[in-house]
Amino acid sequence: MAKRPPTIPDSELDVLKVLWDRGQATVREALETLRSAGRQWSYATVATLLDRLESKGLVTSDRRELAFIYKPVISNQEVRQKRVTNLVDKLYQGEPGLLVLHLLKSHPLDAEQAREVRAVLDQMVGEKSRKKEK
Amino acid sequence: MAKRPPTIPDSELDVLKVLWDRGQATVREALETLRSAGRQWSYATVATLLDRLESKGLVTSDRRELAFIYKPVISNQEVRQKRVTNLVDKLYQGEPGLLVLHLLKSHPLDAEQAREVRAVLDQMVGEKSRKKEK
DNA sequence: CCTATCCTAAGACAAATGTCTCATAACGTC
DNA sequence: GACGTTATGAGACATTTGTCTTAGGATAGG
Repeated sequence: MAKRPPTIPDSELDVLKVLWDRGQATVREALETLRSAGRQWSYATVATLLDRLESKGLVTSDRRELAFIYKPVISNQEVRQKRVTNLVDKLYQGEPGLLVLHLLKSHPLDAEQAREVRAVLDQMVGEKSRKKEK
Repeated sequence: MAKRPPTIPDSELDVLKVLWDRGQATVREALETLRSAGRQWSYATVATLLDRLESKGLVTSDRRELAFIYKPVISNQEVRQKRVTNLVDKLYQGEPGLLVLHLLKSHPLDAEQAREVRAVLDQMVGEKSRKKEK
């Protein structure tokens, strides 16, 4: 029985996001933030989630005075990376292009972002045609 | 206690994909397909997954002769849509542009796809500046 | 009719997820 | 030094996910 690799469930992700936003937080601080963001959790729930994140090695805790202070170990970027890759693999036959196309069609960008995207595209093609002249 | 809305776990998604690919399948057919795709499941596992998909209303079954024939009710498109929206909301502040940018940087497209993307972009901007002249 | 097959039904069972309750330790204040 | 506040620890408990076992019905050949 292969043990399942650790995942980040939605609830834990919400907590993790708080840590990303503030850099670090105690259980109570995280709770406050989550409360004002609409999450109706009890103190214990947040504590449990932080605990689980820690056992997965995604955050560290450091006891300062009264309470534990939690900090993220994994970055927003890393999580994004994993999720996106997973999505592309599972639903877009590993073809990131399909996802990009889909995104553009179903979630239109504003002009500013369109410009940025174009810029990145240009650069990409440029590199390719210049065959890494460096 | 608000009952959680039904989700589609990974294992069920794999089965659903088989239905999308072949249009329909019996348990055994799905099993075969999954086997050749590397999944080492028992017959019962596949049966359970199809059963769960059915109770979630995502597939229907229709008894023909010997076995049940399962067909997808939800489309690939719908699932993609949900997943993408969720991803954008959860990890990209609801900004699809951020995800597009990220995708282009981390998963480069080939020239062909780059062209397509550019076309879609052009059309998007075009519509905007022309103010739906139609 | 008997047996080998294939099918479904029913449910088992461990791990993960979503949430919480309660006991208990430490702190600050009168 | 007893009291209320806040923190942690331990674990409860229902649901979902991942996967399988086993019993029993229908079917196909001999």
